[in-house]
Amino acid sequence: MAKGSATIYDVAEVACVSIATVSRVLNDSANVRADTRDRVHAAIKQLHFVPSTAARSLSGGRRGAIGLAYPLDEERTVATPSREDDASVLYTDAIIRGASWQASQLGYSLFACAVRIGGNNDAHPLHQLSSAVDGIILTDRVVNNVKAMRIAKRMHAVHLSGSGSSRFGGTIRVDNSGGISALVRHLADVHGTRNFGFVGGIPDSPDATARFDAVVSSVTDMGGRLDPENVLVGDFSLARAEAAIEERLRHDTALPDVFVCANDQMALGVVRVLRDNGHHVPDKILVTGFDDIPVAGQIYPTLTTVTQPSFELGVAAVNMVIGLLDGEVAVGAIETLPTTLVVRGSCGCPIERSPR
Amino acid sequence: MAKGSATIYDVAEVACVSIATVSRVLNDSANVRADTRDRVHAAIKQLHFVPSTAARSLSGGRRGAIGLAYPLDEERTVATPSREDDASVLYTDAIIRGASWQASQLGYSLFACAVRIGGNNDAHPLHQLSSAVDGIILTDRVVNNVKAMRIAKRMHAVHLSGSGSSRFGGTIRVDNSGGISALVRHLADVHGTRNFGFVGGIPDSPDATARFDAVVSSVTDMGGRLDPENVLVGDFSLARAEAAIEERLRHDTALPDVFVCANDQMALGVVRVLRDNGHHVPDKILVTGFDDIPVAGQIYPTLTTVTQPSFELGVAAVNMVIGLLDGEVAVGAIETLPTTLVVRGSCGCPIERSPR
DNA sequence: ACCGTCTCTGAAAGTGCTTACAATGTAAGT
DNA sequence: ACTTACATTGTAAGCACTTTCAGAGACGGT
Repeated sequence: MAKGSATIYDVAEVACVSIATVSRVLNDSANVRADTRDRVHAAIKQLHFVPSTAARSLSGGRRGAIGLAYPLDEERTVATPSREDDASVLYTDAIIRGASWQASQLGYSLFACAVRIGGNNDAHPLHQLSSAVDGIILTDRVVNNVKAMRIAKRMHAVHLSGSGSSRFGGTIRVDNSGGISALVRHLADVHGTRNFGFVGGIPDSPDATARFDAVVSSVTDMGGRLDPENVLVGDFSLARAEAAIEERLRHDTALPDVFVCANDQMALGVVRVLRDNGHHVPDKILVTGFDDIPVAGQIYPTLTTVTQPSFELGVAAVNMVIGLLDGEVAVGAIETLPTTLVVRGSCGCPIERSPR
Repeated sequence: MAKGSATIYDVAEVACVSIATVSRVLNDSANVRADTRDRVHAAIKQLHFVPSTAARSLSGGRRGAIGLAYPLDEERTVATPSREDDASVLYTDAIIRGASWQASQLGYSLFACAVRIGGNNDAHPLHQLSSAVDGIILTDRVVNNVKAMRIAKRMHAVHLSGSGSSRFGGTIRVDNSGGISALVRHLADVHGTRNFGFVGGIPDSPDATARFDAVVSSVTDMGGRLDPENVLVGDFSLARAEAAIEERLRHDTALPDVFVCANDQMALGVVRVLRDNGHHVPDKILVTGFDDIPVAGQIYPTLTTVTQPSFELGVAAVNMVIGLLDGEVAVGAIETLPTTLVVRGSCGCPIERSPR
């Protein structure tokens, strides 16, 4: 805390009780006589006493706060909705909002902290954060950080991650697989697609791998093809996806019926490059995205994609951390949030309403 | 912290020194022999030792973290860029990004915490936050919170606020006045405007009052009129602004030449209502906004407005808190960040490029 | 060889809180 | 009146660090 704020001793003195009793009142433990409690409360109010979180947490009590670590963008990135690349920023912000909101509902505070993840630096902020809170939420890419794992092992943590699970805490994930399989089924059933292509995301992102795996199994299940030459490697960025598809076009082997992309930004790039090369979407080839970023419904063709419940992800994560804390949720728990298929123009479905 | 992590005692034992020496190494104080330091560092690495922030802060050391409190939206608000009302959300997020980024650059962690502000609740999160950090940044509306002020009095704090200043810490503000006066001057010089109107924001927002004051003085300075009947009361929301302008239109007194609005959302509402009632913007009457939200350049008519450097606001705030901490910035310091006039169509200037 | 001066290191006293354990007071049972 | 059980309160020992103060070597000067 800071300068000369009142301590538990001051309160005890004013209320004419011992510090132990003040502490009991603070943690509203039972077994404090009503009038004593009142006296203590009066003293607390009079002195504007606020218990020191530091001291409280040192002595093993709860801090009443939970942390949320998300990756820090190295560049000075701000969510400018007009820029497609900002989608992930918006996504993270939405999770934070959800978590803050739910934490507040439950009487907890939520500290959101950006963590620089690449490389071997000491993950300093993660330590800071973890020692200031009762439990911690790690978003997708933070999960793969070694230091993060060490911390997760030591305290209640929930991972927001597309795949895998934690033996040390809980995991919340979105149903990447369900979304993808609904998408693949739609393509197959409605548009008769058999020959699939895929544009993947950063390999170290659990979401990226989960989506790839889902495409593989969905396509296999329905007896379709996913030829290796049509599996492109992206990094979730528009630019990288454009490069990948351009590279692919250089080989004049037949293109697949559809390119399923691991996110919307990449889908935008793929659509653009395909069209520039005479492959009109959706007339000649189909393209789908994932995430349903704001512009997805505003471009031509409108993008068929899958929505994630980002706000709810934050809410669920907070619920799980607190559940873990209270022992009501078992370690290793996994919760999957549903995704929703959003059918629009880029898969060949008729476009209902033109973008404004 | 958590379960059985290593303590300073463990390190001391492994390194065969006293805990005092370990502490010295940790805070890289001078006067530790090189080989001793190395031994301690080795032990630290070996044990994966991380000093407990709680203990460290209890005993008066720095926590290496700074806090940022922003208002919690009561509703489940997420920044959906398509919704104009989300602008303030985006704005806050941009500040947080800036602050996180700068904190990281300077080796600090930034904890962002949403605080429910209305009413008499105990501002619990603010206490949590303040005792977990070395200094704190309070955004606009949080500043007016009584509890927030109490905390600000007790620790290094910087206020992000349009007006006023803190006797207890630093203040960073954007140049509302400069932006407004550039705007008024433009209207007067280029468009010959003399008769002004104004649509204000929430009275308890320092930014809102600063903008109003600026309009009053700018208009007075250039010898224009600002009749009381043309000063409307809004609350920064589109809906409220529409109601206010509708109410105004019921009186059939002559409208002003322009309605300067305290933010963009309100300007959008005002434009809409005016047009629906046959007052075409900018042919019959002009309208201007403030903030330059994303859609401002995408609607018809494109909105003339003023940009705030939100990311830089976060950066500056962090710099100031740390300056305060290091004693390099004097208490009571004020820094003003520039705003920029963005001239577009709604003030009657020719629209260069049509919205996409 | 002796003294003064540094440099390095350790012992110990906080820092504000929680909690196990002990002590007191109170009410009920005999 | 005297236990006995129980509700309430106090005492004191941590919790993991920082920091002051003092002691112990080391080293050059005489």
